[in-house]
Amino acid sequence: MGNPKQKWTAEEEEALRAGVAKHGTGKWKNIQKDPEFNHFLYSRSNIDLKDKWRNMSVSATGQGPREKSRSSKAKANPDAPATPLLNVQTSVATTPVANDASADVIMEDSKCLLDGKTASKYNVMIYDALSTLKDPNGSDTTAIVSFIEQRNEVPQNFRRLLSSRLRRLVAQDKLEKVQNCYKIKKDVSHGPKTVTATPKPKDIRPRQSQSTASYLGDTVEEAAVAAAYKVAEAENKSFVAAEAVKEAERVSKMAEDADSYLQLAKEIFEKCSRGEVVLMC
DNA sequence: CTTGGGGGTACGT
DNA sequence: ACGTACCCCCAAG
Repeated sequence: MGNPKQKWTAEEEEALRAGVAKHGTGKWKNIQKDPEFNHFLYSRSNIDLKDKWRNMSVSATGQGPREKSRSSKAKANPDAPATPLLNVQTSVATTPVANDASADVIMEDSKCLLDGKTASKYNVMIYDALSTLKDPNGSDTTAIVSFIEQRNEVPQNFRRLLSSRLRRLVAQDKLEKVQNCYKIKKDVSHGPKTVTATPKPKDIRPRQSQSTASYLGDTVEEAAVAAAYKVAEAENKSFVAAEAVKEAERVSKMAEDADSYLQLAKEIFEKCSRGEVVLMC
């Protein structure tokens, strides 16, 4: 209880970032032991590294966190955090409305599987609240809390729990935050410049493909549009599925299909980036 | 033993 | 009062 609370310095952050680039995410012990980084990280445990990376990922993913005081080193794009690996896929399978835990299964497929208990339960409540309130400007925390309180039994500190969870959902691209209001993100921007999907479940270095898509051919455009259309279609269907929450498994399958299309589009995109000719049937 | 996720608390605005 | 950053605890691999 009596912890001075040691703020992370820019050097430490840089060392951590470099360490992740070298060893990959998850190898916190290796990074901490590495003589090069140990110089900066000797006072941090591997757990600290993990926690810090989590925070950095959240800040990086949530585009436009209201933070300005958090060190001036705010790089334009500190790479895709490895935890939410699939968040790059133009918010593919973002389910627009309430549909229980399956929403998590869809989004967290790769390796960040939740316990499926507490967290998903809260997620369900949140989705339920947002989809019911249907506020075009989004609902603020208070509104969400009151809504959930009316329909569920919540602990005393629920507001804080909810706050954390909302932040996490925003970071995972599931929710959108405007001002202090949250709303379900269903805006499928099929802009070709965000097509940076990471195929491997565990990659060593986060790739940083810039928006090289500016000079893309029509083929890729079409592929992207087709994929986006498929995604939109899947979304629409998940809306219907939401009315019968029990049938969430179907939604999951459709999301997989949409993901396949995204993968296809990505392959084509990469081929085009290398100058190869891609024929479309 | 290491990692990942949940949760608590101090801090800043 | 609210949101954020740091830290601790516990479960799973």
